[in-house]
Amino acid sequence: MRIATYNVNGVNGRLPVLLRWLEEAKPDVACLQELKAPEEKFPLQALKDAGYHAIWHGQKSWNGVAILSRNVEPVEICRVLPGDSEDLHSRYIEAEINGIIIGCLYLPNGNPAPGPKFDYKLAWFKRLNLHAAELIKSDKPAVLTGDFNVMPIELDVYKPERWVNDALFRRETREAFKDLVSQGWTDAIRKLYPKETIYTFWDYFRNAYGRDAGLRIDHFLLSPKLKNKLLAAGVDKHVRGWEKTSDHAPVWIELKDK
DNA sequence: ATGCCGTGGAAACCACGA
Repeated sequence: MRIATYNVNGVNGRLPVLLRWLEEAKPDVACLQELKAPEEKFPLQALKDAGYHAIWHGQKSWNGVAILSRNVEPVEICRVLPGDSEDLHSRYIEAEINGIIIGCLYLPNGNPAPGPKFDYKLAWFKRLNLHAAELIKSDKPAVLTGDFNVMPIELDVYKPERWVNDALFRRETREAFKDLVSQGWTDAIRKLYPKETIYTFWDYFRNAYGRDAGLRIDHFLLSPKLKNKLLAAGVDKHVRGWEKTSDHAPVWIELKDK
């Protein structure tokens, strides 16, 4: 079973690129972030025609998350991160597919830091960690994936010294990610490639992609039950080089079926 | 060191992103 995550940066503006990638990569499950589309503007028919069922949580202009699944209908578990009924951003959706719980998340950016946006990021992170702990406690096979807006270690940043005060790399952010992983989650990419430079995002400007000045911020966390089922993982880096592409590249994992 | 590019929505600029 292949599961992918892709921050599309506008699901409608990016539809040709998304369909091209789905056709090429054919993931069984694809978690999308930054739909930037309200609920009723989600391109369901085009995705159905491409062979995917979908659940999504849209929002006008910003955020928005979706889970696509080939052949089987995702069974929605929830569409908000528990813990704050005042939080109206669509940043989390969770479903069960083939017996695996899949949480698709878009963690807040948090810049500028410090400030209210950074406070929101840390508060959201705290709620995520509480929810993740519940998933661990349930002992079910689970995957948490999406745009975490965190570079966990220096190896994940092209010039770490420039990012120390950024919301994506500040001590508090990295510590929150570390706390999350230490609940018992496995960072799939780092399990298979502990020492390699691997990026999932490149800025649009300054020829960042051409210079490979990137960041690793899109992650797969595997619950203990899935840790030993990880067969492969990677980044579809070439997709970032396509015309009218997102600033993120798709990331994927392959899990043993039985 | 930096939103320099790109998206969406409303209004022909602005908010937001990482």
